[in-house]
Amino acid sequence: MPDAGLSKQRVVAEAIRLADREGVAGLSMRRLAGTLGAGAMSLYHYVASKEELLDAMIDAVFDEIELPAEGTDWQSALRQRAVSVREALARHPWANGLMESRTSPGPANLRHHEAVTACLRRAGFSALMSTHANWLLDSYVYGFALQAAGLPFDTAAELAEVTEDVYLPQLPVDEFPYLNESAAALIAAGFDPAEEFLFGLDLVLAALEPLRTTSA
Amino acid sequence: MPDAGLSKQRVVAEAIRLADREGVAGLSMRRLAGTLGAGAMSLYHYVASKEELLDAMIDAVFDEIELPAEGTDWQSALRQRAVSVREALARHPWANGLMESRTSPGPANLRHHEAVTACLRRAGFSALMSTHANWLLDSYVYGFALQAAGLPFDTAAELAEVTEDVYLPQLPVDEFPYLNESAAALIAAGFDPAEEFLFGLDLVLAALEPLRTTSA
DNA sequence: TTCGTACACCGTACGTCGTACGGTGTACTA
DNA sequence: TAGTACACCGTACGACGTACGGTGTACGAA
Repeated sequence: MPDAGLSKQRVVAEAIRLADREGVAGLSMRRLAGTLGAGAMSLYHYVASKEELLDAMIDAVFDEIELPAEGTDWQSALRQRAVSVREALARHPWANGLMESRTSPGPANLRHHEAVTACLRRAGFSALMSTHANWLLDSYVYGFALQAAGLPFDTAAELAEVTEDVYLPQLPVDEFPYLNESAAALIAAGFDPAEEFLFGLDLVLAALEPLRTTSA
Repeated sequence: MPDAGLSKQRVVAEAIRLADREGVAGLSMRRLAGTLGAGAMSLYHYVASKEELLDAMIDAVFDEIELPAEGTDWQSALRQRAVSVREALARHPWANGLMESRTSPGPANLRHHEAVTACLRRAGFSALMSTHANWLLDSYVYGFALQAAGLPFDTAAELAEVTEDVYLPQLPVDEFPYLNESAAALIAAGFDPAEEFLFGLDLVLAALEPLRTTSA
């Protein structure tokens, strides 16, 4: 319970820790103040409102993400960045759900968009094609994280357990033959979110390759 | 203000209308009951809790989505379904944010997964590859909808206005040269979410094509 | 006709939320 | 020593989800 002076940084950092531990629903100004050893209203000297706090939390998450490296080829650079985004969203599952409501991007977010766009342009994508590629890549990354956040298991062992105990009983074989087959295949093969992520990511990156206009 | 008898259907339908109009944050049991001409506690005869109501709302949204057609080739069928999902999520932007917290899929959701998996299997994808394809496609669709939900504009004209009045003033040209270029290109080309969606979708579908094992 | 029961509905109350408002103490400058 | 600025907080208000214990009407059985 450290209480050596508050600051916006400390407030935001503790809010993220709290949200990681208890989910966004468990993040209240009173509870947050409690873990900081302060009164609820003290927080309002550092954030104008809870909305602003949430914005700051999101941007802090963006700040954890690696920017695409400048020296390497575009695919490696963007692949590394996408992996880094996924890891950050896996660490902070609540961040995904917040993105829908939060409309104005923070500075770290902007920095990232700029860096990714720069990478694409330098790789020879046109300005318009860079926009398309950006949408495609971000859609995949955020969508994957969103789906992964909804999964009630983290390891392959838990997957097998949950599938057998919860899912399969709800899936009569005659009504859902394919889902049953899928579930079996999935358990047999094991399932690692990080690996699953790479499958789609590499496929998308490869599909973008021919769209570069090498002339530019 | 029709009040000819409540029912779970009516409660859920009105909840969706309310959420569409005011966002999830504006959906409270009291307000919902109000628009139904009922007392707040009456709703609890049809839903066990607000959580259950939200689950039911999500599943009702899934019920609006077209299943993949069985007669046509797999790409057309899944393309049409993906478009239908995007449209549904554009009609109900709140649905996306809810998916993170909602862990157990409803019946309509299951029906969709089964139908899509069936389509992939019949097209010659292996059971494991179908799972990969499912993750990839759903990630793209949900992620796209999530990004689109965060946009503060709906038409190309609004885009131009918002960009010039809000975004560009925050983006000094020397710090964000590429974002400025992108913004200009985007305004010049116009922007239609439905079109942008098709770009990535068709690219992903094409990239999946060679992964079919024609023998199966 | 009367009664018992079931059902649909709701009034009130509790604890929690975000936060407006108006403090209070300490630190520092003049 | 007085004045001012800052960091912090106690209290209160309206709204939230919902537990609890009603109340009225409909209807089958006697």
